Formats: sequence, structure tokens, C-alpha cells
Amino acid sequence: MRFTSQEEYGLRCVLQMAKRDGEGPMKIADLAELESLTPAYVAKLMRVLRKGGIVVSVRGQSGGYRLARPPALMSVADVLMVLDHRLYEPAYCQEYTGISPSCVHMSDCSIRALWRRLEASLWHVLDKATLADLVGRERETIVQLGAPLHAARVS
Amino acid sequence: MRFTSQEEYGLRCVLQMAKRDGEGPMKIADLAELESLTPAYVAKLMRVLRKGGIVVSVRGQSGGYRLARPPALMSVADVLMVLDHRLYEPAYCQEYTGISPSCVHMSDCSIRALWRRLEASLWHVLDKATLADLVGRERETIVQLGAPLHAARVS
DNA sequence: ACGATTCTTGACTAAACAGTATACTTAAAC
DNA sequence: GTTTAAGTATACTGTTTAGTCAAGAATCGT
Repeated sequence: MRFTSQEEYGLRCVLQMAKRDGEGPMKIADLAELESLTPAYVAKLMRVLRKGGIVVSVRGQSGGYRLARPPALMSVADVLMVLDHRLYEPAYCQEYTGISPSCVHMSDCSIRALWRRLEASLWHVLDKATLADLVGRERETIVQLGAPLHAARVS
Repeated sequence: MRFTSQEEYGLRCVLQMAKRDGEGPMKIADLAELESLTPAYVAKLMRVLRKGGIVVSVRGQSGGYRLARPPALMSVADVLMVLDHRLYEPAYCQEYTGISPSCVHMSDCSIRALWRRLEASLWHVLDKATLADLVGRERETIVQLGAPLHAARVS
């Protein structure tokens, strides 16, 4: 079970933008510098994020990228969904069919129920976490329902 | 966020073995037939599972594979851990460092806390689900703590 | 208008994962 | 002891993901 590089680095860039939301567009070169990535790679990530409606671009001098919505109104789930996809999604069973045209467990699949539970469990966490929560700026914008992320400890 | 093929198909094979636990070793050819995979690929999966202590092999005529422990004592978490690894693990931050030798967020990482929460949430589900739960044979062996998996519905 | 700055696109290379092929080893059955 | 049905090991090929490169298009400042 793994995150893709695109998810990890894409989210990091989005977080940098959330941290500076309202301070004008951020340039590819600045994001690359802050995250220690190459500008070319950041450009590629931004393309994905732009097409997914997470960021909007401003061209020309003093251009760059900014978030499409305020950080408090954008969840980590929204961002990750654009950068890759769900762990278990409807098309999943059409992808893992071995050498048959369709999965041999169509009628009775014991794994499917488990994957669905996992999926629900994941999204329960990711939907609630806003970008504002993660960068600790939630107070500046809209107050979120429930406890803020950084107040919850894992172990 | 995704499962690797190895996790999906490896777990399926393990489940087939759990379903027939106690009926003698299962042959690669039979597993391949049941799961609609090539024998060569099943052999590769079995190597990983054997080295990870999930299955044991019996060589020679009338040989095959059987589970290293009874299905009620083996969790899905145990199996997935061998087939790939955790979503977020200690080495994670050493892997995503961009073009620097180490991650630029060492001292203050807002994503790390979220990944840890996710990880805990996932493992909460996976640790509790035994192979016996999944194949509906839990009554034949040892009664598990908590509600059996198939009694819980997601949506 | 012009040029500097910045994003945009598509094609390309490299690395990782998925799956295959083949030759070899072990041990039961007779 | 020979045969035969199994697993074991390594190397190979194909496909997807990661990351790079270079030429182009839009916008701002002067």
C-alpha cells in the first residue's frame, strides 16, 4: 500500500501555497526552491493540479499559481483525489482480473467488503483535514467542524 | 494511493489457502487455476509469502503450500505487511527528499502527523480482520475478539 | 511595440513494478 | 535407484510511473 510520488510532492506544493494564501501567486521557481524539487517537476505537478481545479494559474510577469479556493474550504481528500485516485474505487475489480477478462470473484468476493471498510476509514480522516488545519491557519478563515487535526495525537 | 498487484493477488491466494486449511498442501497449479493467474506468477507470489513466513512449502510429489498458522491467528495486516509495506513507515521521509539528500521538512512537517493518523486508522481495521473472518470459517477455530468482519457494513 | 518573465505543452529518458521464461533442486512413489 | 511431480532461483521482457528537456504562448512593464 503506497502513496504515489505525485501525491506526496503535489500535496507539499499545495501546502506551501496554503501557507501563503492571499499573498499573491507563487512562482514555480519558488515552489521548487522551497520543496527542493526541480522547476520542471513542479511544473508537471502544477499541470495536474490545475486541470483538477485545485490551483489556478496567472501568466506573464509577476504571475504564478494560487489556490482555487481558500485553504479552510479545501480538504486533503480533494487534493489527493486529483493527484491520484481512491484506494478502492468502482473500477478496481475491472483492473485486477488476472488472465481472465473479468474477476473470478464477481459474485462472492471476501476482499471487497474489507477494502470498502478501509476506504471509508481513510476518507473519514482525509475529508475532515483541511489545508488550513495542516498549516495551522484555520483561525484566519472559517472555523471548521470538529476538533482541528493538530489537536489529535496518534499514539 | 494504491495497492500493489502483489498485495491484491498475494492476499487472494492466501485466502484460497485459508478456505481449504487443513486439507493438505495446495499446489501452485491449483492456486493459479482458482485465481486465474499464470502458474509462474503464483510461484513468484509464493516465494514472497514463504520468505515472509506466511506460508510454508512442501517439496516433492504431492507437495505444495499451506499456511504457516491457522487462519484465525493470521490477520490481513500480517499478510499485507509481507506483500508490500505500510503506507507510512519510518523510512518514508528518507525516500521523499526531492533533490536534496534529506527532506526539507525534518523539523516541522505538517503532513507527517496526518500520515500517522491515516496509518493508525488503516491498521485498526486490518489488524482485526483475520483470514478466518474473511473466508467465513471463524467458528471452526478460535473465536475472535469483537464483531466479525462480515457483520459490519460500510454503506 | 518590444522584451523580460512566467506558465504550457508534448515528447523524451530513466527507474520501478508486473509478469514471464527457463534451468535447477528436492522428495515422494514405485 | 529411477521417475516424476512438485517447489526454487535467476534472469529477462514489457508496462507504468517518475522525472527531464526544449520549444512555445500569454502577459506585464516600459
